[in-house]
Amino acid sequence: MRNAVGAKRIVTDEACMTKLVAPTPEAGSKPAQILAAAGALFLENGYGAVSMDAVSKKANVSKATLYAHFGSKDELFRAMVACECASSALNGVWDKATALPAAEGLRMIGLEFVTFVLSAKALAAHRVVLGEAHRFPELARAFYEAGPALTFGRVNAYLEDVNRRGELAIPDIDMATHQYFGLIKANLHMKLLLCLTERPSDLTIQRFVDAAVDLFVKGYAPPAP
Amino acid sequence: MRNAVGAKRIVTDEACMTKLVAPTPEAGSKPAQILAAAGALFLENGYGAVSMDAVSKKANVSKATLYAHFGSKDELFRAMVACECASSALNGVWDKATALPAAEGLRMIGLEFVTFVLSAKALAAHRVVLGEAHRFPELARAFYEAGPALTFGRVNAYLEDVNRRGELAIPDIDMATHQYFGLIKANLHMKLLLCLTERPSDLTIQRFVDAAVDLFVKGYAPPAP
DNA sequence: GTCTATAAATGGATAGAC
DNA sequence: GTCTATCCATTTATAGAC
Repeated sequence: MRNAVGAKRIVTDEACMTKLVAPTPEAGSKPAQILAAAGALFLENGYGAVSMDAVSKKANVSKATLYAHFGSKDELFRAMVACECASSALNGVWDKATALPAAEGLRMIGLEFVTFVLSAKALAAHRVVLGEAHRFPELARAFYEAGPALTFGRVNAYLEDVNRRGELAIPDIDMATHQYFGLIKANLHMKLLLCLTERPSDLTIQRFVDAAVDLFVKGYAPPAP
Repeated sequence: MRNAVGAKRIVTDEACMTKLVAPTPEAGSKPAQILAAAGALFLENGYGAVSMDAVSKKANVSKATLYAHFGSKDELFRAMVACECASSALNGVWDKATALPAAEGLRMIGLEFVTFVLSAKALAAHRVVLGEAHRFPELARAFYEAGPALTFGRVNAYLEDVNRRGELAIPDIDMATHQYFGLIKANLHMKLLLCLTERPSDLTIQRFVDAAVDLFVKGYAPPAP
């Protein structure tokens, strides 16, 4: 049933780990319509509350067509997540950040990161993947690898660099990256995931990023000479 | 359909905000059996993937009995969440922490908090509530109020105290509490929510708490006199 | 490839006996 | 209060015509 014919979007590499392969089909094609509809519906309502009927209607496509392209609801869900993961790379920040003093670089990275992570789309994606993490563990892993893990690695490298330059004195880079992630998201991420508050203003976000960077930089300041 | 007869578990106060009322029925009674079964199933599989049939079977109860006690699947879900929220108060830590120096108090609070938050049950609860936050926004709010919000308030009060004593110099208590939450959970919480790793050992947890407190205390250390 | 129509199963919820 | 048996809507998935 799973991985039916034509389901090339999930592949398994030698390490036996599912990965998300760039799935975006030509714009305007039926698969694209379907994925768009599935994205909207799944992200809005979650896996269980969305029927294939609803997807086919929203995509202006018959159910038979839907099943011709995606062999099952599972597969459609996986493809949709893969599709939504495409835009999470935070491209372009890293080079610019490297040229700046640590505090400024961290501020820039943080602002970019938190703006993305608190966006409606990213929040919805987190919600739906988290909600189904038990039943789709490989998907959850693939989601993490395709998004947060990349950023984690980049921040890690950045901190290593800053450390080498002597701007900060970080004994455990990996731990510091963990902390930076936590600090940047603070409690805002969870509150927004729970739909407890509207998306904060840009000013508020800036305040949180500034506070996070201040604390981080002060906490990891090299000892005075 | 909702809030049918006998559905006293969700009430609405004057401010029009749903709250979770202590719902634990006598142990051994049918409602208790049902709630236990519902808890196990919903927390394991999520809302959509669990049928009332499955709940009734797991509870060794007929579906009619199930519906006699809980008017609908929604209501059962709400009652289950309310029931699972009962044990999240972290009682007892606060008085002890107040008697300690700031770093030690924060360490103790953090250890208790993170141990709870990373427990299998708390993680499962977060997953299922997050997954349905769109469709049950009042439930998500009630969940937050019954758990995280309480802890947030306590930490806030604790930091205010520490600040007044002059042990730390915190310009914005609310922001600092946000940061403490973030630091303590670091990226571990998300990774565990995504089922990406086994529950870390007590030693690992301690390492994260220690690192968080070190950074926090150093970052908010009062200026040298 | 795409559609209409339908099969087959499962789900939430209820009726009526005890 | 509890059970057995059942109704009816919805859902996933497919068959067969164009």
